[in-house]
Parts: sequence; structure tokens; C-alpha cells
Amino acid sequence: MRRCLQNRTQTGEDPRMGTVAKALSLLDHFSRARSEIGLSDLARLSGLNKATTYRLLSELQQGGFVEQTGSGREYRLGPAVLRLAALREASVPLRDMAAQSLQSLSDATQETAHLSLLQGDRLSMLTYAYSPRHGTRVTMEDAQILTFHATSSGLAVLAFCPPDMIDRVLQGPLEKRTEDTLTDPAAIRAALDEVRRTGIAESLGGFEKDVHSHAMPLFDAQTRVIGAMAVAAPVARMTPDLKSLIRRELRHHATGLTRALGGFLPDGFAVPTAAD
Amino acid sequence: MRRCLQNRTQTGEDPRMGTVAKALSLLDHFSRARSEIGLSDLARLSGLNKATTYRLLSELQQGGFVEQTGSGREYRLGPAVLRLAALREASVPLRDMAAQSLQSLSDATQETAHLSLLQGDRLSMLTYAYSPRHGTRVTMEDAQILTFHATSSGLAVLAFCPPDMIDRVLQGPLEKRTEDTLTDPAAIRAALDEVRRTGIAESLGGFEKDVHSHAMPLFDAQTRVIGAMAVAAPVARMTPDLKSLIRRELRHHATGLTRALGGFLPDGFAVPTAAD
DNA sequence: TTTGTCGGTTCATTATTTGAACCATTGGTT
DNA sequence: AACCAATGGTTCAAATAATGAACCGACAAA
Repeated sequence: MRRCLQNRTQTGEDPRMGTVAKALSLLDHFSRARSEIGLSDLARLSGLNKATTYRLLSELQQGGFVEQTGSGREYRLGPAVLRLAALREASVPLRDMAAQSLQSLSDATQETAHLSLLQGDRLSMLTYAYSPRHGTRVTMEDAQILTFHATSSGLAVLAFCPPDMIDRVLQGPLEKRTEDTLTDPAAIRAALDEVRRTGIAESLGGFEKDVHSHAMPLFDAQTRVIGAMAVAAPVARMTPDLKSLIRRELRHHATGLTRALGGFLPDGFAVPTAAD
Repeated sequence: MRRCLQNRTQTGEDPRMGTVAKALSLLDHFSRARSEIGLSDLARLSGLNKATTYRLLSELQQGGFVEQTGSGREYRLGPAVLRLAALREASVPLRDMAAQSLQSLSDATQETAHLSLLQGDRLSMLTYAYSPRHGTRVTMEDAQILTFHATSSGLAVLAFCPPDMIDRVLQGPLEKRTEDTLTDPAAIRAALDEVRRTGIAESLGGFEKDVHSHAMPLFDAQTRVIGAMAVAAPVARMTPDLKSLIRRELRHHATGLTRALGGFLPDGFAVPTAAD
């Protein structure tokens, strides 16, 4: 009786990862929705053997990266990440700078501003700022994962990613969040071209039905894209004047933040046009 | 010419650590003082082979836990820790709670309040709150590592640690920070007994010459110690009244925070006495 | 030019990770 | 109560992945 290929790479985990990468990948399964995960669940989610998962978790636990929940069974993120984040903040005060910049952008546009960061092949919300002006506003959840194809931030970032990553993203499943979500790879590539031309990405109802958002990419010292800054407004409030204001302010603040972080815009990055 | 024992465990790294623990331990060498470290330096600091260090760093980099600095050479903590910290905050909003609690403690005592967290065998500052009342105040640096023997927080925590950890700490080198620092193991054990009796640790000039501080341990749901809350005041300002106030307020806020975090005081934990 | 460093790479040796099977418990169902 | 299917945790031979000395090429100082 042949026991052909039993459980090879169930959840798409690349078998060519080192032990450390596997351990770190375990941490990726924690999210706002699932902040506490049991051993067996985590083994299933990660596609790793239960014993392996246990050993890795034990090492992570020893380092304070995870801890066991009060009732003693499930695992959750540990306090060590707080310490590291504090140090990261101290050496690269991105969050502080971002917070200032976002607040100012939000004040100028009277709309919700937010900032997302590229980490590997993931784009995640770092922080946001609301404007107190309007009763209605677009609300955000931080540490949320943003899709590349359905959000303006995603498109802004993807447009400046290496071609092989674009291919990878467009090959993956492209969830249709709303009826206006772009899911055709060709259409998305066209949108990316547009982003490269103008420097700003736009999404009208692609992520949430009633949200019209604009985003601009942020770059590091090697002119690699590191994330995006965005402004999200209710569709009902959008006017040509507001749109023009948002684009102008976004451009100003995003380029400013890129510079403040020691980064540089790529050569030939879209300069402001009369259209804005 | 014998090349006897060249580099065996230079910095006291236990050779019985898994690969993951080694990788995570690399992250421990980043501090406020050294936020960027080169490959060779890091290899030296950690006592690991350069090739090994490189491989581990590469995996950490892939996961976004470290990144290379703008000029392309040195390594520093990466953005992934921010995301994890945000999630940790969301699931266990310790920092927020701590911040509130500290602010309130600081307001009540008019002195600097701070909170430290036990991570493995390390005690590190999480956050602090100043009182605006006085011109002079004890200043803190966050993410700072606190020694067990020279600080009130350290003694408060150590008093409730397992015996083998106490032994380990007391065997290690005990730096004499000031002329009042306790460095005799027997004297320290006596101090720990006192802490267990009263529930509060005291340090008069043991860490900084002119600082008088009080600390109380914090516990988790299994009644294991997880850190300490402390109040630090200039020696010049200390009076019997202030001391009494600090002890009362500290007791109140520290037990409150322990409860708020879902933790419990150990059975028989020192109850307030008339002396306070 | 020489010398010493740096970040990064190689590859045979070896020690570590791995995973199926196995506990002891727990909680739900009959 | 008896049963069942989960759970978290443990074992050990087999196989894989980590290791480290030597080696690059590049750069800087002497």
C-alpha cells in the first residue's frame, strides 16, 4: 500500500525555510481575530508537525516572544515584542514621525489618514489619524493586513515593487471585496502603470464600498518602497476640490516623510503636474 | 603550537540553546546605546561563528525582525516588531493599563513612577510617568535593563522568583553601582526576606546615589511574578510622611494593576500593616 | 604594496531538528 | 459511568539542517 505524498506543505509553506524562519512564521498566525492559539491549531495553521511546533513555541516562549494564556493552555504573543518595539522606536522613530505627519495630513484634509508598512510580502497598517471635523469618518483597525489589489495603499506600493513580486501577487488569489474590486491581473497592471505615471494610487470602493481613497508610496534610503501613506474619505463627500486638495497634501506629506526617514524618491518619480 | 580552546562560549551563551533561541538572542544585543551593529561585531558579541550569525541574521531579516541600515552595512531592529507589538497591545493592553496606572500613581505621589517587566532572566523598563509638580525629578530611560541586586524593582521581582533563578543571579557578577549597592549575596538574601515579609522592596541609593525608590512586584494568572511597579524620589525629598504615602499608593496601584491584568497575588502575600 | 578589517560565501562534518507514535488529561455525548 | 475525540506534551531513531574554518573581493589605513 503506497503512502504517497502524505502531508507536503499543506498551507503553502515553502519547505526551504530554515528553523528560525519557521519559528518566526508561527508568530504570523496571530492576528486581531485570533490573538490566542492552541498548540494543535497552530500546528495545523502552519502545516508543521505538532512536536516541531511545540519545540519552536517553547523556544519562542523562553525568549518571551510568546507566552501561555492565564488558563495555561493557549499561546499568545509575549512581552518581548514590546521591548523590541520600544528599541526600534528609539533607533528609528518612524512611528512618531508618521504620527505627526499623519495628524498634519488629516488636519489639512479633514479626513482619515493612515500609514501602512511593507513587511516581506505583507502590507500592514501601522497607524492612523482621524479628523475630528466630520461626524462620519472612515475608521481603521491597526495592524490590519491590507490587500495589494483592493486598496489604494496596496496599489501604490505594488507599483514600485520588483517585477517578480508583482507576478507573485497577481498569481495569488485576488479576493473580490466589493463589486468594484479589481481582480483582473491585466486591469491591475494597467492601474499600476497609472500609479507609476502619477505617483498616486486611487481606489474607489475597492476595499469598502463607500470609501474613496488615495495613496502615495514611501521609500527608503535605497529608493526601495517601504510602505504607503493614504487618505480615505467617504464617497459621498468627495468633490473635485477635495480630491485636488487630498492629492496635493498627500504628495507633500508623503514626500516629506520619505525624506524625514532618510529615504529618497526613485529617479524620475512622478513630479506634481498641473492636473493636481 | 597548541591552539587550545579558542572561542568557547565567550559571552556566557549556554551551548544548549536551539537555533531559534540563538537567533532571538541576537536581538538582545541591540540596545539604546548600540542600535546598529555590524555582522562581525554581532558575531563577537554573541560568541557565535560569523557564518552562523550571518545565516541567522538573514532569516531574521527575511522575517523583518532586523533590517540593514541605509548605508547597507550594519543591522538594526526591523519593522516586524512594531506589528507584533501592536497585536500584543491589542490582545493584552498591558502598556495602556500600565500607563494609566502609572500616571495615577505618579499624580498621587508627585514623584516618578515606572514599571518594569521580567523577560527570561532580564528585567527591563517598560514605561514610566513623571509628575509635573517638582522641578527636580528622577529621570528614566525606557527599555533600559535593570539589575536585580541594585534596584528596588529588581529586589521586588527577585524575591518572588524560583530559588534556582535567585541562585543564578546571585552567582553572577554583582556590579557595585554606588557605594551603597548591595553586593554581598547574604545581605541580598536578607533583603529578599524582608521584601517577602512586607511585599515592598526598598533601595536607598543603590542604583543612583541620590535616589530612594520603592517597588512592588506584579503577578500573572498563575501567581508568577511578571515585573514590578516602582516609585523613585530624590533622597533629599524623602520624609516619613512621603514614604508612608508612597508605600500606600504603591500597594494600591500595583495590586490593582495585577488584578487588571488578570493576575493574582500569591497566597499569603504581605497584607498592608499598620506600619504603612 | 602590505596589512587588517569588513560583509558575505563555501562545503564537508556533525549535531540538531524532525515526525509518527505514544502518553495523560480534559470535556463533551451518549 | 463509560466512551470518544479532542487537547497539550513527550519520546527516539532517522534524516535533515546547522555549523565553522577557510576563503572571497572590497575597502581603508599604514
